Amino acid sequence: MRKELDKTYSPKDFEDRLYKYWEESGFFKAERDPQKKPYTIVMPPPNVTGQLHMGHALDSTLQDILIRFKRMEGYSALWLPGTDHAALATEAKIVSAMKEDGITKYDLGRDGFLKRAWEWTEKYGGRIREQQRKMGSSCDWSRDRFTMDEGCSKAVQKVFMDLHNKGLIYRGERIINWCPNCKTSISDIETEYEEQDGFFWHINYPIADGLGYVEIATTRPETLLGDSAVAVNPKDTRYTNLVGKMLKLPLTDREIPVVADDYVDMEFGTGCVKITPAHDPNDFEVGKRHDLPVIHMMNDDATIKEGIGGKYAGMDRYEARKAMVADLDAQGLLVKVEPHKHNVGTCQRCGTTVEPTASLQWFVKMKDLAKPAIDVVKSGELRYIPKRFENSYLFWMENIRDWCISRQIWWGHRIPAFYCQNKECGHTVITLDGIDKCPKCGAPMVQDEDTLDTWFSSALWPFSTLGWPEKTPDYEYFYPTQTLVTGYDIIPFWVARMIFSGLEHTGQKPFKDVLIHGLVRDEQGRKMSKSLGNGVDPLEIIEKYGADALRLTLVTGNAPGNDMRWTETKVTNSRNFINKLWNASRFILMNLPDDFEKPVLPANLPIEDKWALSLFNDMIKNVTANLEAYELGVAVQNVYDFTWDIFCDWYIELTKPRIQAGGETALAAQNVLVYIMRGILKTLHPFIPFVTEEIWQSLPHGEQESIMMTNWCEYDEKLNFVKEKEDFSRVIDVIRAIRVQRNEMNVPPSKKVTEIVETQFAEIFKNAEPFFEKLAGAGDFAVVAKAENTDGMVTVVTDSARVFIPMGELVDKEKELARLEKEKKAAQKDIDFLSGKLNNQGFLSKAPAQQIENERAKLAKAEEKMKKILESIDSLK
RNA sequence: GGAAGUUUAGCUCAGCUGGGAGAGCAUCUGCCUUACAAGCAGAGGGUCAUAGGUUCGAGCCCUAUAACUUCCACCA
Repeated sequence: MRKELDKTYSPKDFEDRLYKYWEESGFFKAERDPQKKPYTIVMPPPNVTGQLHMGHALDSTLQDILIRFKRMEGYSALWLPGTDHAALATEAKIVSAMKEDGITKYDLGRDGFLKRAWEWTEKYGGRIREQQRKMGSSCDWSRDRFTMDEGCSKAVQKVFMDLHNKGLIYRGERIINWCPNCKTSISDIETEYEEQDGFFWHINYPIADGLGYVEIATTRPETLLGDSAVAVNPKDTRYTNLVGKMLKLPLTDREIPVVADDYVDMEFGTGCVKITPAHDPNDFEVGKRHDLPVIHMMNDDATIKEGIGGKYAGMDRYEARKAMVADLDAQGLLVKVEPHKHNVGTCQRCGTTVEPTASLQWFVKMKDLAKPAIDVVKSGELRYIPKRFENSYLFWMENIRDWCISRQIWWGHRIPAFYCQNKECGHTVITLDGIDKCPKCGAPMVQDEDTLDTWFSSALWPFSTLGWPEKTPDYEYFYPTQTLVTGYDIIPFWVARMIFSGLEHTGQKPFKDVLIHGLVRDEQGRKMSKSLGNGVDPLEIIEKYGADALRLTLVTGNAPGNDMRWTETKVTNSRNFINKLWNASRFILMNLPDDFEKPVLPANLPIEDKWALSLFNDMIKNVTANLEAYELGVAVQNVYDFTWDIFCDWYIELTKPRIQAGGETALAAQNVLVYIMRGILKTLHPFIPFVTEEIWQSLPHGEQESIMMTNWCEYDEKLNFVKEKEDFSRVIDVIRAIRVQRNEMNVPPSKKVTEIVETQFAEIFKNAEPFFEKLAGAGDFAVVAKAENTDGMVTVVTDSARVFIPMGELVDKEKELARLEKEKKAAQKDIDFLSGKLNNQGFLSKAPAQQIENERAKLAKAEEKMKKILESIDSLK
């Protein structure tokens, strides 16, 4: 006995149950099957303590569609899930939670803090995995990874070692972006610039050995305390005589030289620039060229340093700025203050204005690493979908700067560098095994306090998760991966770094295709964000409409790389479609004989079956091609249109009279219904896995128990019935035309009328009588070669037929004539257009033959229709 | 300053290598027709941002312009 479908579609009743069934059956687990080709996607790891948001939902949906599709196509499909330790984000969360208890991380110390961090990770780490399950994600949980698990950590250490041995990692003093709130360096791309209203303070620096001043302009007057020179352009004749002289640095007792450097733009400001090597990247370079001292004038928290700052010591940078400007003004050294808009770097994580600071950090030398990563994209071996993202990727890679990888936080992979504590010796050892004593001088060694940038470990994700650096069977079989799916916002952070890392460490590109998607925005097109509070929770949507509706919404009408707006009506629309599918299935099931085992197409199928099967077959072809081309939105539209417009609105309706009639024609219809429904379910399964599985288990399909383990439908040339497709579309055209006419004349659907079809396709229309009765409201129905006595009848014209409908007093001869004249005009327009084209020598000589053939066929139809219209007009006159 | 994207029906968006403009929602008309009112049958609605160009033919290719969006760089 078959399981019955509930009367109403209620996803809550089965989604969780089916996920459990799949998972427990081991269907997500990818086997290393030498008979199969591997297809691998590594999931972009969400933050381990994060929660599922719409971005994840979109990301997961796209990946799951590809994985389920490929699995059904016969690949050994591995979708490898995992989470990221998200160093800075997680540490910040933990620190702020601790703050509520009144403790700082320094109270706990490094070990105590890490213990707490691991507890935190264990407590919240499972959450996002459960949420992924709610989405229906068919990832292989047995291979679940974490960027800080043993294997990934090993890979990180190994990579650090290797890069260091190759001379690609170095430690040096550079200007980095310092976040005074997070108290760590951050990389260039973690710095976001925002335009702020500020001021230009013009300040006079007195010349030491004489009268007069040098006027400089600055947006950060407090950095004056760190000045080691004033620079002018060597070509600037205004200042030639000043170069080499000393200036009195205001508010201090220091003197600084005037130096000449090309960096100074003569046109800008006064042409004199204060040089603060410790707090500005350009000044740092100038300082190096002129061997200027690097004077740090700020502490970690952006307060002014003791010893340097004099009376300003201990003040916050902005407080000090205020005080110093006031003092300069009092001393008559402040020339003027101009309002000035400028871009200020802020910390991506906390929004604090970053302080550029010279600091001793670890860097990855990028130039040599970038080269092969550029080539692999330029040569087309690795492609972005859509292609336009290659531009920004290449631009970024070609202008890449060294990557600052050390972070002054504790949660992360600690840098395996050990420093000799004997200042005279100062030996550095990079080792994975730890070391106590300096091999050179025997003094104690201490490990670097810093950890690595989170992205340093995520850069290895496609191979570290598969066992690298060991040559594990998984690594051998599943690497390199095929497709990476992610948002355009992390191309520089992550995708780029995976590409050069893969090439450098494994000698292979980590994936073949990068499918880029956009952002899910709110109804007004704004980014969904916590601060705006405009985020939509995917879990709430699942609760309300089901995961299938959510998934369908996220993939429908969405082109690769484009942002989409979220509206709830889109979800109801998706839900409505699923409901349609549900009800179509119910219809089929309730009309099947109890002993129906599986669909078998009979040898002699009626025309409408061949018509439907042909269109179904076309649909399969299109969907498959679109999925292969990553046009997931177009693909799902293909199934949607076929399912609703062709299958439900036409084919199911066409089978109703046959099913009622019973016998052989009913049996054929039942087989075709199940056959096509089986294909629709399979085709839709990657998009809406739950409902397709639920229906599948009720349908007598004759295949595997679970739809996710069945074979994908293939285009079948035997089902391409060209003639029947064409012929039956004539019937449909005529039925449509009758409906239009009835609607215009306000004839209620329940009213049956006589329909006399005059046609040159008698054979086709004779067999269609039941359809006219059911779908076009025909009471009496006749097919004739030549209609007679048509007075008082309304005429409906298509290129295949004239249909006469006696409407008695409802028929107004004048109106009828006017209507037909209008149709004549429309038909004439068609004919003019088409014949114009076909009389165009250029078109005839240059257009493809198939195109010309199509236009000829269209013209023939248009002319046939015109002939019929004219006949009707004549008989009315 | 550099680059990219967008501009198509009232709204949100599709439109594959150029061959007579599509969907959903909204609007209007008529329907509880034995799978579905979360539905059915219809209708109206577009100089495809603007101006040129290439082509037998342009929403699609090229050039310029405008508006909006985003990314990158950042001059003290």
